[in-house]
Amino acid sequence: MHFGPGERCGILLPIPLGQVYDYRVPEAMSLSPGDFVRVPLGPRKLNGVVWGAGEGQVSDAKLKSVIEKLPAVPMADITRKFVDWLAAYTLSPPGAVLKMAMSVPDALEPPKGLKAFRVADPMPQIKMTKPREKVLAVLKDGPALSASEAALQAGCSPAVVAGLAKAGALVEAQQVRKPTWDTPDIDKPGPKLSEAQRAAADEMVAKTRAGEFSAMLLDGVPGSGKTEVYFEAVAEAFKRGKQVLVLLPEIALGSQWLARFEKRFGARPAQWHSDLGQKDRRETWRGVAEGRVNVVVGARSALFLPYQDLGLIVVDEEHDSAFKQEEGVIYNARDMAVVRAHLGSIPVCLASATPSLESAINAENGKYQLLHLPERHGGAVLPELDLIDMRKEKLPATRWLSPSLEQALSQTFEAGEQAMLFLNRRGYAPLTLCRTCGFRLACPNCSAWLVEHRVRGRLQCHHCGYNVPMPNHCPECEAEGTFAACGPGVERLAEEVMNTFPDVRFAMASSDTITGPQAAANLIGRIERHEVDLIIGTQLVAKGYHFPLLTLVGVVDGDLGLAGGDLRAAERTYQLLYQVAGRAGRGEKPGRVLVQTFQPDHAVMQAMKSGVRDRFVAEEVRARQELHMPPFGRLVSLIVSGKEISQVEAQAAHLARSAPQYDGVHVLGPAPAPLAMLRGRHRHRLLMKLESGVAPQTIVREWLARVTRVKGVRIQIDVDPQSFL
DNA sequence: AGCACGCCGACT
DNA sequence: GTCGGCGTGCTC
Repeated sequence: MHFGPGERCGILLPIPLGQVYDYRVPEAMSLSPGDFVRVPLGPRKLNGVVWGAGEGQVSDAKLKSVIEKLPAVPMADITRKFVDWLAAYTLSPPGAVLKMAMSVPDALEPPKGLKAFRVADPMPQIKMTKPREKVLAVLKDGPALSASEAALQAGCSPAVVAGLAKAGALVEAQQVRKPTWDTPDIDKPGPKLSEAQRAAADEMVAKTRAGEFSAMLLDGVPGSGKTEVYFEAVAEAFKRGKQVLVLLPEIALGSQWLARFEKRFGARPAQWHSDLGQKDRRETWRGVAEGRVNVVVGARSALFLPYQDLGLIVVDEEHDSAFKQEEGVIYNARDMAVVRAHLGSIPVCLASATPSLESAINAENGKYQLLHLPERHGGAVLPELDLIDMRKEKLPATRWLSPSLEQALSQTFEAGEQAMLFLNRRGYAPLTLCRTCGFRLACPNCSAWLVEHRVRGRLQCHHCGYNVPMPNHCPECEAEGTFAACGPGVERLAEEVMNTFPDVRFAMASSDTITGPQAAANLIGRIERHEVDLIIGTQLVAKGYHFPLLTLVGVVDGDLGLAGGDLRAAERTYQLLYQVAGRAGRGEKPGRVLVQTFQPDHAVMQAMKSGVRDRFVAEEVRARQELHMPPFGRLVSLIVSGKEISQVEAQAAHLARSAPQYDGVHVLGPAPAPLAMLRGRHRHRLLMKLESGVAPQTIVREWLARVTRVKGVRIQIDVDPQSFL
């Protein structure tokens, strides 16, 4: 399909417009779908993508012309199909999805680069001096450098470089930035794999070679060597000249993963995450578009990079809820990875030690191929796990470590080994109240308590940015010094540890202390060098780490997360506890896990204790089936939010009144959303339940089209929400 | 998403 | 009397 001068073509712009806009192709320009173009929109100029033929709904008089065709590799057909598919599925404007696929605004500008110099060829005859010789030597076989950089390396002043340039001995060149990734060595032999690993790897390699859609679930206990298995498929994709995408839930925590990759392939992969600087972003985006990047490891947004020839997708820790994007375009990157693989006719591998129920069921009914790794690699055994019944411990109200856990800790320290205490709560205390009047310090913008962060001397809301210095008197009754901290956070746990074990070297790991990849790498380094004996952390420490000296894991509050009655709470708690437990005993020494719980009889605790997952999973599956909950039915959640609660209620009522009435479709609510107020906006929620086989998109679209809209109120649609409440 | 147009309070 | 607050609406 081509569009010549005078013709109309449809252009999608990376703004939430919802439809393609028509533009005229100017003289001497030929456009094809996928071309990046610059167009006028109102008073501004925007980059967009040629999406297809013009729709012709707009009059010729209103039609504007394309300004220019940008010198970039066109967006691949599959990427455009993916954008359209995802927009239709999530009921988002296509332009909003395109925005994610054009996330680097200046990637389409011609590379500017700094003014750099290289040696002219041929070199004119010039007067030679010592400094001049040095500069020429530096630039002779090195990359083109800026004047100041060349001068620095040659140990002279920039004036010398300028002089050489004036004399014609140096010419201007594009400064080539050294990419932050390397080309993997495809001939590097892989490690020796166990029999089970080999079988799984062979299967994945065969699927990668076949180059057609297939979905695999790589289910292996922590430490069973899942990474090494999928690396074999990655190697196969490289051999076939294909690009590879590996999605990780928290790239900030990927330094150990990167080290493993580097060991296997002798190269650093390209990375994609929110901490990336502007320059790296642009370079990587372009590198992917131009096919110079072989492999990307990244967070969920890496799905939208402009791959030219993707040959394999791996979603590691596929059960992780961080794959779910909860704002803007709401999608689950794990599910969208499967869609992307399908559109590209390539294999996708979901890997986890605790597969999500959805994936487990898909494997069971044959939609996904199950690859199972039942044992730890290299002879390491799974840790022994004990439950500590906190009902019997009768601890004082300001202590959280039971005597049994304390004893286990001290034994571990005496043996010169490392321990980890897991408490999924940031800060010092999750709730502060006034002992005199009972007033509880709450966020003014959200329905949530303020969390005391004693290190910073502040009260913080964990849902919005709100934070204030710790007040010295009660805002309600004005009493001074009457605040009582209720419950523990990691900071408070650290305090107890300091009192009990004054000589122990510990490190805290929460999103307050680990603020980026650098901080994470520092901490990991300290643990690996045995500069700390104890790690006190939130769920940040649960993921994928391998610390050979770590032999004891203590879960301080195993029940946290079970409250609330959400059907998914048990599954999530199980996954989290299992992942944390998997940190213990990964080296030669066996590990031990102690879980403090007030509900030792709960199915989650029993499954943890017995080490038998199947019965727990079967029970969860049965419960979901009975209630027609996903994946045995579908859910769509509509969040109605606004500043005025009356308007929000009115809008929610309108929605309920015009709710679709079909067989197999039920609308529940409205009710206040799980977070009834967030960032100063009141939130109500409606939940649409659909029986298996009914597609929700058309129903929801028609529903929204006929509902009266209240101004100042936003309706957010979440297809396949995480929360079932 | 921007950016303009448009209708009501504190300033030169 | 103007400058400017951000509420609604359009952009091919």
